[in-house]
Amino acid sequence: MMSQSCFWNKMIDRKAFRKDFDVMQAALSRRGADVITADSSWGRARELDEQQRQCKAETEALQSERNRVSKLIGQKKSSGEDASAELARMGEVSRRVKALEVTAKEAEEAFALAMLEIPNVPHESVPEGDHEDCNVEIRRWGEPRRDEVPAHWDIGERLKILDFEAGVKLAGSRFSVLRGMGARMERALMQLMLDLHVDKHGYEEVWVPAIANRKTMTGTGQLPKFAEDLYKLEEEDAFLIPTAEVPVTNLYQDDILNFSQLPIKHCAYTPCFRREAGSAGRDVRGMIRQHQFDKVELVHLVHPDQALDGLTSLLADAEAVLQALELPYRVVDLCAGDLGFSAQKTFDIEVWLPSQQCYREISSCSSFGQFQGRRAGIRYRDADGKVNPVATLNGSGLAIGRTLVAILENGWQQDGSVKLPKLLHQYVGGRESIAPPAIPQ
RNA sequence: GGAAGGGUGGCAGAGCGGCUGAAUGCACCGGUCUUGAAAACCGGCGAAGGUAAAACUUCCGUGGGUUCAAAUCCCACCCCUUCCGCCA
Repeated sequence: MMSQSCFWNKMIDRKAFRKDFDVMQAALSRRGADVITADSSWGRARELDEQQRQCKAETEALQSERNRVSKLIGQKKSSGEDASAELARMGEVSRRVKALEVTAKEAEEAFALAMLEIPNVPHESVPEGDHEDCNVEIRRWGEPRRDEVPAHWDIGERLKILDFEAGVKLAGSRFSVLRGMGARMERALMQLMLDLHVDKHGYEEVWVPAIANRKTMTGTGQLPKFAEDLYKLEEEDAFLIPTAEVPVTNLYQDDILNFSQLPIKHCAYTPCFRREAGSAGRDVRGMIRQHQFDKVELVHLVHPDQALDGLTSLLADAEAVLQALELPYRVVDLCAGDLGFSAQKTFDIEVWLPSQQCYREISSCSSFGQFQGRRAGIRYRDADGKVNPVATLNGSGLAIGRTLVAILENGWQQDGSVKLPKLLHQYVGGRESIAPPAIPQ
């Protein structure tokens, strides 16, 4: 099922792992002290690397002998000579090779597994810090409203466009149902965002499966470490995707692209599924944190030298959506301790939610450096013929449910209606606002 | 789901159990020729590990087996194609 190619893919360049161990360890430790302890994957990897190499060297020496003598036997036999001495010896060698091969493979797999569980090395520009409070605000856009605004669940329920009880009845907590203009806005936002990225920002739209197999999930870093966050299919070795990043990036898994094809820019709409295993009690009300939500995702494959420039442009593309929707937001540079497993650097975009009088995450734009390229076998051939892992980037552009929430709260009027951003009008049949139902409940 | 056929390098496509990491064609890179381009001709050209560079090892859908030796034989699984059934 999972091919061997998965096992030579590791988080970092293996040579760098051996040569620059201390430097990398120092960089990794910025994520948190527990990342580099002796019994961490990082700590174990060094030892396993050594074991694995010794074991392999031994195996290869024997394999080499086997290959050589086997050829000799072939030659002797075809010219009618006696080869019984070689045959006897090879019988012995062959048994030893077989035994050693098993150990070598085990050693290799243990090492590869450890490597797959080591997070990406933070970029040097990432702010110091072990907590989200250490994130650095980069800029703000728009004027946040400071008046008192009801929570989106109240606004939405009064307008009869959000139905949380129905979601619970059908599927369970953290599911919801959209009705009427609620459902229509969800659909409209999806289309508005895709149009913007395709027509104005130069993305190629793709449509992809919402289910991904184990290898694909491993390529982008969701597995092996975060299985508990995923919905697993019972009958197959496959999972519901937590983000379009997974299928879209893996579109190119095991490929060798030509450098002239880069950068590749894709946008995609997909539903996203997350078990939210670790977030019990957080955002239990409303649509902020759902097990299923819609998202338009942006993905770049770029030359490694272009990773940070690419991130800047991807971030701008995501911000453009908020600006088009007239929603106040700020951009935050995540500190080392708040970085996701695969990320090398991340900017979060946080939209203003008047009911909470604070900014909440609506997009997360990350550079993964060559981390995913290495894992997923996505490489490019440079002008000089050398093959290297590509750098990958992605970001939400945007999470649609949270966008809907932001529109409801930021557009809320004293009379209970919601004023819609101008650009959205044409996507909802020319409507400019959502009014409460005429019949009182 | 049933039946049959098939999975080989970027693509196409050979391959007798040993001399095949793999013919050939296309594509690609370098050169000759040309004012330039095309054509023609000559040369090079898979990936991963390993090395200062070599040597060397591994990889012909995946996993296991037979054998001194497997792309080549056997078994299981996956995928694709065609036909049938079912179905948005």
